[in-house]
Amino acid sequence: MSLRFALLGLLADAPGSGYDLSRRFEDSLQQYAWHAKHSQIYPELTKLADDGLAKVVAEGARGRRTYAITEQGRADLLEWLRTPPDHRSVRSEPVLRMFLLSTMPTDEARLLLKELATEADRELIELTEQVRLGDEQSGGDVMAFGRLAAEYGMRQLAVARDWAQWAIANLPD
Amino acid sequence: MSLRFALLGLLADAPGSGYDLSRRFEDSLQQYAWHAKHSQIYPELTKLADDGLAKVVAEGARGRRTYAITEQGRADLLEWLRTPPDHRSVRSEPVLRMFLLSTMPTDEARLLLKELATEADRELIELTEQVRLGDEQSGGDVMAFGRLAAEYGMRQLAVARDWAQWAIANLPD
DNA sequence: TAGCACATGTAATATGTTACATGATTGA
DNA sequence: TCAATCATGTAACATATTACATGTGCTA
Repeated sequence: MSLRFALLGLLADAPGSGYDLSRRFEDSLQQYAWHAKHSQIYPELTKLADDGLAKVVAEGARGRRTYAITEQGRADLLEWLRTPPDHRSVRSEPVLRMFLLSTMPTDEARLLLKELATEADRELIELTEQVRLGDEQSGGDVMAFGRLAAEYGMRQLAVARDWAQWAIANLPD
Repeated sequence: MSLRFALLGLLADAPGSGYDLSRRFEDSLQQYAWHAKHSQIYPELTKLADDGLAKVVAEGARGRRTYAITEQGRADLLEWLRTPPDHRSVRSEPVLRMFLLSTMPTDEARLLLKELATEADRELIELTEQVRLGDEQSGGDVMAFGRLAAEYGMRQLAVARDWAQWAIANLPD
């Protein structure tokens, strides 16, 4: 069901076509929260419309159909957010790789950790700049879509970098 | 393929039956990295054995079969860890929910953020104690299975808590 | 006028979940 | 002897990926 609510969430922020949502998925949710290909997004939008949670509000060139969230869609999304999940559904290949680092020879683990630290730092710098630009536009509103998540992303990247450096420093010789 | 390598990783640490691995999955990988039910684990173990990456090393009461990783299994696992992933495969419902917080009324978001902060703090205390106990037993070896990941988990929990508190403090009135 | 980004879909396959199904051993 | 935990599996269904398939509009 998460894909459904991810899409409703994006539509709650602004209407968009399958193509738009596919792009917005990549730009916002992809890195830390959820991902989906267009081949999953298009059928799900059709279902959303069938269920009355979204509707086509415009048709444009090249068969483009812009969807908007309906009142019912907003209600369902809110309801879902209000209901505490009974389990923690997480699948993260990067974190799985971190876990399995201890099955590697120490030297190789150290190498991977170094790459990880460098990469996290690079991404942190990039995201920080993006956030700065966004804050300028929104006047620093933390309830702007994606702003809370971006803050979380920055803090996560800092953790990834610092953790990797800690690990390198504490590896046996 | 991640499930396969998650299982190989657990087996690289110690042999175990499907039942064992199911438990070890819950105890270690579940929270931050990966999860799988027994209905997925048993068939995958059979495939692992068919492919020569694991083998049955003991049979016990109640049809219990203990699997161990083979040389080929270790080689495949190492090979996988060495190959940098070309995409970031992450699916996290908790983070998705954080993302969608900005589609809620501020008051409700504030409430959820408070619960989140409290829960993260509670879990952090619990995990910290577990890590302390583990360190006592292992003599503080960071390459002990799960130790790097536990450190990452602690830091992540601290981030979740601090981020939620930051969000609460910066929410518009 | 060629190449790129836009734009949508389906089919085959792989992965993951829920429900069904069965039975043994252990400890209170 | 009863309940919990141990122990393994399959079937039906849901979700997600990869490959196939088609065509438009813009701009250099």
